[in-house]
Amino acid sequence: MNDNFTPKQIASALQVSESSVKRWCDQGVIRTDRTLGGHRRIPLEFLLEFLESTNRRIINPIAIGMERMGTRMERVSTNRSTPAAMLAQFEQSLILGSEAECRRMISSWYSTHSGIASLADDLLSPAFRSIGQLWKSGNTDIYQERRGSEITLRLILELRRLLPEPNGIAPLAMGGTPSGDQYQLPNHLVEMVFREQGWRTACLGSNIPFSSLLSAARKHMPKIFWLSVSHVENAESFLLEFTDFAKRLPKGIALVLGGYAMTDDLRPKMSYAAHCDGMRQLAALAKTMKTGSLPTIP
Amino acid sequence: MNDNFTPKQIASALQVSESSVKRWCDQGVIRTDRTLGGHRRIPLEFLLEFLESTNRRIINPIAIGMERMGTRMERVSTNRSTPAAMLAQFEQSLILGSEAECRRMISSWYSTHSGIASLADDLLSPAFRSIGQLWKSGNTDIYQERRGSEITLRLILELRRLLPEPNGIAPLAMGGTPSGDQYQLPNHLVEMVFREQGWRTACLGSNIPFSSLLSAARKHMPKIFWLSVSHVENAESFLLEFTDFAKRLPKGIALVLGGYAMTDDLRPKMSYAAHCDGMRQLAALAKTMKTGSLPTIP
DNA sequence: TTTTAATTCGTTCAAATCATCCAAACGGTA
DNA sequence: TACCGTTTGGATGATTTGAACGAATTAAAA
Repeated sequence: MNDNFTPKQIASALQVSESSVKRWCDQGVIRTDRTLGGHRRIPLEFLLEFLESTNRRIINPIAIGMERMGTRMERVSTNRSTPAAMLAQFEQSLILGSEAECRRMISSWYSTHSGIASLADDLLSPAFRSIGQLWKSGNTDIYQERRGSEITLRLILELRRLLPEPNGIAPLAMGGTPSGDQYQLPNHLVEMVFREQGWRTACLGSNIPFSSLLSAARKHMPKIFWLSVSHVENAESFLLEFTDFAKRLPKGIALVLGGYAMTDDLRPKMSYAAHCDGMRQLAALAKTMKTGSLPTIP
Repeated sequence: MNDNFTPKQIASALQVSESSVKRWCDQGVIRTDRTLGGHRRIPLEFLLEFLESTNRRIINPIAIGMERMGTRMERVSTNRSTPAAMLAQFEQSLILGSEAECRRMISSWYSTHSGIASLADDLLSPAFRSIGQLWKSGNTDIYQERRGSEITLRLILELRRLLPEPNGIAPLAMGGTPSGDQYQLPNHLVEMVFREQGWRTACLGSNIPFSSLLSAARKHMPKIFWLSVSHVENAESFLLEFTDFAKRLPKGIALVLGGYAMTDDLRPKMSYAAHCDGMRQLAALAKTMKTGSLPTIP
């Protein structure tokens, strides 16, 4: 994923059709390499040439995994920063409530480290953990954390719109967070990881009783049912309800769990098809299970 | 962040002729990119610039931000329906979880009855009330209501992106929902009503303790502080905390209340600058207060 | 290595957009 | 009302764009 792009990628980056890119290549407006079999390959260098000579900018840098680059000047405070520095900066912007700043950083992060999974695992999750710590030590206010969540949710949903619409015949993943859990961000991120891998998704939302989750699963029979559990009010009753839920879940639906509340204490007492320790793991799971069959896990 | 539109789309969104859009592009009133073949392309960013500088708004959001899916397929029931019929249809789509349908109806409603306020008061609010009734009578499941909320939230936020960025010197409105209230939709709608009227806004989110709301207000000194109250756990303690909050709120900040939980029982026991029985009323308030001074209410 | 799924190829063709011109509508003034 | 400068919205043939197709190539699993 470094500096040889296909016409499709270029098309997506410039937000034009693949046909147009191919035509422009053939007209010589975009210099083009060819593979042995005749497929077009455009090195970054040629792309930049093209951008410069036609005074054009990249519309959707996400498509080619690169940061938005003005063809000319005005790269203000360049973010040639280390991931750690970016994380700190993002955290700061969250606390201050600067949506524009946050948008820049999320977009940048998503571009350089491609994929939702890295964004979730390496930027968002650490940032909110850290903010949580700051709050516990009395250095930030609750509203700052909540405002940060709101902002992040909006930006995440902006990103969601950039993901391609799932194919009508793609497998279905469905899920939500059970009763008592109000954290929406992880849930949305889970949904987006599935979407990124080409799944159809149905995000049921937060704070939904197990009974209703079950009824949704039975009605729509997804291939995967996910549970994002960030907070458990009462471990005992949670386990009880969960066990009942898992038992009644129709065979053929893989139950996938994740979330910070799935502690080492809790997990052994539960039965499920898979547990993910992070979005990256979930992404891998989604990828394999999309075509493959159900994993066989005790 | 990145959407490129053709003059035809812009024309449809603005409800003017394509010729006019092209002329404005050529005159420089609308900044314009060009494809290699000379076709005009207008990024969302430029469109928003234009909207702001000419004090226009998007009449028909379906034409731009909200198209996306099924352009050719499923042109089902056309929407030459009465408001009542549309409401029923929207409710049905919400229950079924069809995001595409809901998107169509929301943008259609937004374009015919102009403004967020009508959308909120006349479509969304009745729909969710009705779904709430259905749930109480056991005819729908909780997950359907939640999924509907999720969908609506996403669509509302799509709409939010189409509102021009507020001016840097516009007055600030800030607010959220107090502890125990998880309903986000009304809160976001309130924010958007302010934005539509040209206010700068800071949406603090849901379920925030009064103490933290107060601290946010003190720190940023908004002109208006709104409280969206859709659910009150314990009326007594709510009143207690609210009263304390209202007392400590700095003078010069107008406290505006709204939400279904502000019942006739509760209201007389509270002190505030204004109460809004609906978004339409709030819009009017936002309009007058934007330039005017604080209302004098006991 | 072989097999299999996904992508890209080159081509064709319909639909959309181009620049330009012109008639109709509007607003102000005599 | 009549006149005039300006803005708007169609209509036109030529050009550009985007989507479809089976065949060929690539990339990733087995």
